[in-house]
Amino acid sequence: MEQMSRNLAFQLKKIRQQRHLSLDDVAKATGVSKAQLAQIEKGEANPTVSTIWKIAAGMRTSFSSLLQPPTAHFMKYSSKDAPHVDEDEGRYRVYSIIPYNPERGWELYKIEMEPGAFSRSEAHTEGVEETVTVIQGQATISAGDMHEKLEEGDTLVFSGHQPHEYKNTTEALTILHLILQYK
Amino acid sequence: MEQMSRNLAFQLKKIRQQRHLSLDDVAKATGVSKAQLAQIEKGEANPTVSTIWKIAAGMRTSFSSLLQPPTAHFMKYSSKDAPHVDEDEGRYRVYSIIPYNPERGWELYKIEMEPGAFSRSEAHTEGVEETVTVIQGQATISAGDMHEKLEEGDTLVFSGHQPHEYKNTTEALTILHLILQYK
DNA sequence: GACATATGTATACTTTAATAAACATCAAGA
DNA sequence: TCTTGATGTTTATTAAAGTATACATATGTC
Repeated sequence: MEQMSRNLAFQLKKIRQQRHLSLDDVAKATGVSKAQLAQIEKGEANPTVSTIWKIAAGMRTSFSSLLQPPTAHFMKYSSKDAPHVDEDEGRYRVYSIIPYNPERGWELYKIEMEPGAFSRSEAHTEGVEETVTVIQGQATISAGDMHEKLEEGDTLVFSGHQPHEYKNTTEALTILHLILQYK
Repeated sequence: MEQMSRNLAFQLKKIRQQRHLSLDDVAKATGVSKAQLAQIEKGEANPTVSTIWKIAAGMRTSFSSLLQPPTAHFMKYSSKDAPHVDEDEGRYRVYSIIPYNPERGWELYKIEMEPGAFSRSEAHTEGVEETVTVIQGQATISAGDMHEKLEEGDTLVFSGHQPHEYKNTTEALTILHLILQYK
């Protein structure tokens, strides 16, 4: 969540500096206390919608532009501390590489399947799209009444609003990358 | 501000009902308490960004889509209780018809000018556009070194980042509509 | 009809967002 | 050098967001 506070911090500071305003000026224009504004600009606050609203109104800017992320990113996710879940008695392992983020709209998993490992998923909510890439080994994937056997380097895209299965029919470890895209 | 709470209320309820989830389900998926969710759906809450973030993440939707307004509006602003400010010893009166709203990005004023009334504005911040329409009477408007005499029904558009003047050079009351557009 | 389960509502409590006022810092200007 | 004023920071207090629990109301099911 602190992502959003950072955005707000960045955007507010930017506006304030562009217009050569002091914290007192902004406080007077928005009705938000100076102390709170300082906290917000430092990204150390968790403001309510009404506070953000007051800032947007006072600064004559839009609500959403205040929450816009700054242009550049440079963010590392280490697979070391990626949380994971096991299925099929530990032979099917799912690692969360990039967790879901409301700004991004998708999440990335790494899946390890021991020989013969198997996993079945019920239909997700409407509008979910799965993109599977075989990093290593081979996998057989079914969705609804469609089936496909994928080899290393293959990618399959299908909508997740139907029951689907992942299976490793080979004798070696298979590794997949799975992107779940929402809405 | 309650505009925003209404949006959130509407969108959350919509998502929850579309997916056939109970408040308990959403509470478990998002980590936000059931009581708070109920309040939010009724539009009686003023949540923090972290709460909205948790809802967005748990529901696998975007932050902004949760704050999107529903399609239809039907809202009356009465000119009776419009606040107003006087200039030029009360001969130049500004009525706020539609106050600024961060979702909309502009505001609407009605201006009444007695004969000979006059008003000068300093340059606003970059990116402000003024649209003046003469409802009744005549007005002379200057912006920077440009001048224009407007009659009933005329409209003038100019950027407000330069000093500008409004003047009623006639012997009758002049009424203007002024739209201030930001950014 | 009585029991069980699920769902939304109301209440008491804890945590924290937001305010107001005092404080520190610094740059003119006399 | 000593004010004075402007700006951002810290601190104490208040107001309210958020939680957890208990309560009310349905909707089956035996």
